[in-house]
Amino acid sequence: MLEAKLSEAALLKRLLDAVKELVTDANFDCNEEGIQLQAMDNSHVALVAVKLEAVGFKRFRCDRPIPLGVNLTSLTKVLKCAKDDDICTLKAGDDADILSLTYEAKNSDRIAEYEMKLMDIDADQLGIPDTDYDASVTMPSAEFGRIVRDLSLLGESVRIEVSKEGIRFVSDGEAANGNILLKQSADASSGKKKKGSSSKRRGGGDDDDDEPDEPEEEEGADASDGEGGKRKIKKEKVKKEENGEDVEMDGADEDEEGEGEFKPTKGEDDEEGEDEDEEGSSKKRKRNSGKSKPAKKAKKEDADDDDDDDFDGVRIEMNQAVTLTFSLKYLVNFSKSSSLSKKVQLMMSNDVPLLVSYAFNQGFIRYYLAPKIGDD
Amino acid sequence: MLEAKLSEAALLKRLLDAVKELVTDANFDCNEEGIQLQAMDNSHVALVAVKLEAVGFKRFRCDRPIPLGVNLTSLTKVLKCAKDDDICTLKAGDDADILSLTYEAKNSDRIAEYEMKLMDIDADQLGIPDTDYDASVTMPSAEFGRIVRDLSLLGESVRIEVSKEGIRFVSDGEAANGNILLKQSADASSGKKKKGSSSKRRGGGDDDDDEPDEPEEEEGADASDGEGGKRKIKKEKVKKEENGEDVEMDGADEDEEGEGEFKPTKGEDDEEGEDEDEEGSSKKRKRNSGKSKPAKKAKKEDADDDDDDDFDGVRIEMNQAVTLTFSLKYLVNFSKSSSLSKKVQLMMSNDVPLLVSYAFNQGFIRYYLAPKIGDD
DNA sequence: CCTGAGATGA
DNA sequence: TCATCTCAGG
Repeated sequence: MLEAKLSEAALLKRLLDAVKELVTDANFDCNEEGIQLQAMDNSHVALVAVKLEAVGFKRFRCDRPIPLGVNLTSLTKVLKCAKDDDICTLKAGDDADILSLTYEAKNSDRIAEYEMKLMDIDADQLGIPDTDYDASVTMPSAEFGRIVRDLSLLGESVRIEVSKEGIRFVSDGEAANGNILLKQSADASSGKKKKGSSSKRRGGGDDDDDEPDEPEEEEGADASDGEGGKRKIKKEKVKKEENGEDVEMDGADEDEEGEGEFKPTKGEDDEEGEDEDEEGSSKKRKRNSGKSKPAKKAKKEDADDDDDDDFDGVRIEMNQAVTLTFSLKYLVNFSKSSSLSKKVQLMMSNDVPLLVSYAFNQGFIRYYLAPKIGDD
Repeated sequence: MLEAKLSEAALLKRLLDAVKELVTDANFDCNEEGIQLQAMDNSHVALVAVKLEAVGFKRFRCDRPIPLGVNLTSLTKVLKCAKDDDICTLKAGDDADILSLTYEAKNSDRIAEYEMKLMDIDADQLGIPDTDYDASVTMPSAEFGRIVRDLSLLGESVRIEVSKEGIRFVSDGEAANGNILLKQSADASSGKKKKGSSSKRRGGGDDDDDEPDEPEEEEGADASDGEGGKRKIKKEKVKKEENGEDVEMDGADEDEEGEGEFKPTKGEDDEEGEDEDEEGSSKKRKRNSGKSKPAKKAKKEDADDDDDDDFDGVRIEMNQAVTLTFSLKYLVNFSKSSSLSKKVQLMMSNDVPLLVSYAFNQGFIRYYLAPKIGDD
């Protein structure tokens, strides 16, 4: 039995906007931690991972883990029936054959209820290997979107070069070549670039959601994933959840690129598994106090960004220069998630999939994209 | 070696918006005076002439005349990659095989550089014959755009009738007929409506005739082009550059219309008698105007209009009534240049191509459109 | 509140 | 590929 009440239907709508282009059907894995979705696109070049923290819901209850097999096209249609500021409640029984969505106007004078059929989706519960990235770039999401859209006019792919100088996007097209350099903002360092040990992100561990609704965010729960995406760059290590079998992402054009893909963390099925390691303790969300600051001190309804850091420049943290080439088509699609956060974080290492991460109050959406091997 | 720095990329973007629909490839002729483009559309019904004065650039250097053969579709794509307020620098070597465009954010934290291949375009450097028009109408460009867009919903062509009463746009369509009358604004005359015998257009030799009517706007050359578009209506003379061989514009539908192309109006100057006086003097501002005054008292960045005259009504100056019919498709396209100037000037003589002129701080864009002969 | 751009559907 | 509708920005 799942029951999750979201204060803004807009959040779901925005999440789906980008995901539905990538995958047509996916499991929404619900458990006491919240709702997660992981799926690879049909060509196995890109992977998307979404997490909605239990604590971010106005109300959240999930008696036991349930995968909800959803056709994203249908869900998109149903979500179109919601107004952006409707309070949206998701409900599903333990048999998970029907997902009920209730939209309630803020003023309660309107209640709409939709039910959609669920399906069984073979759970390729992909584990996403932990990766320590060589370079992390945080920049305004609108700017990232603008750049990839611009370059997509000229060519098929973009070479992204991260160096101390800044981040450069280069595209060679038939008619014209283009290259855009974003210099690291002067005061970027001021932000919070704590690298270091902390950089590894821990899985979910969060709360026992007793008081889910109320965010006593203090505790790590939310903090863990929530912030995973943003503030602490992972100088040294970045880890993703490692449950799931290994993901094998094909190379953009060739598969040999394979090695680049996420290396494995075994242990699939338990999606919660992620936190086992350092996070194991996570449950005791307390520890992290590091960011005791409550989940972003209360969610801002506009969902722009999650983090308290409102620096809007370009911040680069890197161990070494990285240059990789990616398909612009995918990046343009990822950038549709810009409405979820004012900032986006790009994490790169040579021969490893790019991680494009948008963090928002209640969770995150992350995209992984295998590099093109030819580097052309 | 060309190097031209424009303070607002928006200017180029707007110029291209309209031109690219008319022509796919064109030479940007660069010389010490600035950058000019002249091209006829594929059907030879319309001609477009653009001039960007050297003085209007933030920086301009052109060692020797170079024609840059540009594919406008490619250039449009590249320009889409610029933000409107980017500082845009054009560069080309003497071999003119590559055009480099650099976009620099006002805050300099972003630098984008694009290079596009140039091509050799057989220079049909068209000379545009000088014409003295029988009627000149200056009106808000937004209004003109609105009218032609509206009428294009009803029919294919519009009959434009200019008389003392005002200017009337008439369209007969299958489903409906429409006609819009714009009366001359009450105080329009205040502007400058000089008429005069001078109204006859003359072919090339213009300028020196200072005495003829008033308008010896100094020698035709510069004056004509630079400010020709706006303030002084060309009752008497409008001169365009007369280099190049003469343009031969085909009739809109038939070619026999050929003679219709810029030929002179025989000077029926009857009605003008009224005000030539005041204007005569106006012309006097002679030569200085050419470009002595820095592009219109310093460029206003918003590029709305160029002239010092901020009268926003309809002003008509004419020697005789004129009625001509034009293809709305072209006029609608021309009106895309409305963003370049708050005003547009229409110049007409019977059986001669219509001149639609938008003047802005740094230059102008002019369109010539052959009338439909049937007058239907 | 209006205008322009982007996305979606025919 | 073009036109219509929706969303975002000024």
